[in-house]
Amino acid sequence: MKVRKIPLNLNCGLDLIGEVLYGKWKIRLLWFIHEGHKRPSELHRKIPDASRRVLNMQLKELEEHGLISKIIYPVVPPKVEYSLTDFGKSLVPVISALGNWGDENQDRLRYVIMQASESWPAK
Amino acid sequence: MKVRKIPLNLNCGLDLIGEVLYGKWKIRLLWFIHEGHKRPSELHRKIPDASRRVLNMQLKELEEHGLISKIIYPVVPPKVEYSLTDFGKSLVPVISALGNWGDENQDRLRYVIMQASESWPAK
DNA sequence: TTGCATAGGGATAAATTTTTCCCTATTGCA
DNA sequence: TGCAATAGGGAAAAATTTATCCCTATGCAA
Repeated sequence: MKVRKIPLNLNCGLDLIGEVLYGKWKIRLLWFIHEGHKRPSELHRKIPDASRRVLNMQLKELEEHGLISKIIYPVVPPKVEYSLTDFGKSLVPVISALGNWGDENQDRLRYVIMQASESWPAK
Repeated sequence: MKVRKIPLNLNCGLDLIGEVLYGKWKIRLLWFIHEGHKRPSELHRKIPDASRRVLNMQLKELEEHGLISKIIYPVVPPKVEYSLTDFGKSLVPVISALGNWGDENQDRLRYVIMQASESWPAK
């Protein structure tokens, strides 16, 4: 059972958005859903480095937080589609801002990230 | 020694920005430094829920990633001041966008976060 | 002399997140 | 029959992050 021993910080807007976006794959899930990749298997193919399990868990949290909605089609084999709620859509410009900054500074970011990880002694 | 067993994902802008901003207190550190709280002790007072230790570690990473710079004054008691580099300053509008969305949706966010945590069974 | 403020790091413990492995079920295809 | 695709969850291990505790050092004030 998931019980939090360290209380959440919910003081300001940054804390609050952190709470719903903090998760290794959440922002990318939102982005790919925004781009029209709706089915879990599609999302998994777009994000092959994540385990199926954690994608399911993060999708569930995004749904509980009202950012995405889920439609289950009663067919076999199962078919599920996610889409952004209006609330989730209101986040799209914010995610764009993040992604654009990352794209614009991509060379520099790659460099500093590599540089920093060299100081992690090997083995 | 910090050795990563799961490789980083550095495919797109979102991955890259995630790598430098992912850390429980990093965004808030950047924000408070941007607001002029420069000394480690001030930052710790602004973020009392974080341990001193982890603030130091995250400040160090922000510095290694070139987002902040550090000046050590050779005085006793020690004095250290952080400030945003130009690279870090270029992130300010992005962090604003995050914080503003959080502020604008603060009531709703508080509600959904509480709602979701109720489904974590007690005990 | 004791205590506080300053800054920071090592070692270890705890908490949290993510991965891995294995299971359910059904239809269609070779 | 055996395997793939579909969606998803339990249990446990592994990885990672964060917290806790204790230590260094100096000058100032009560």
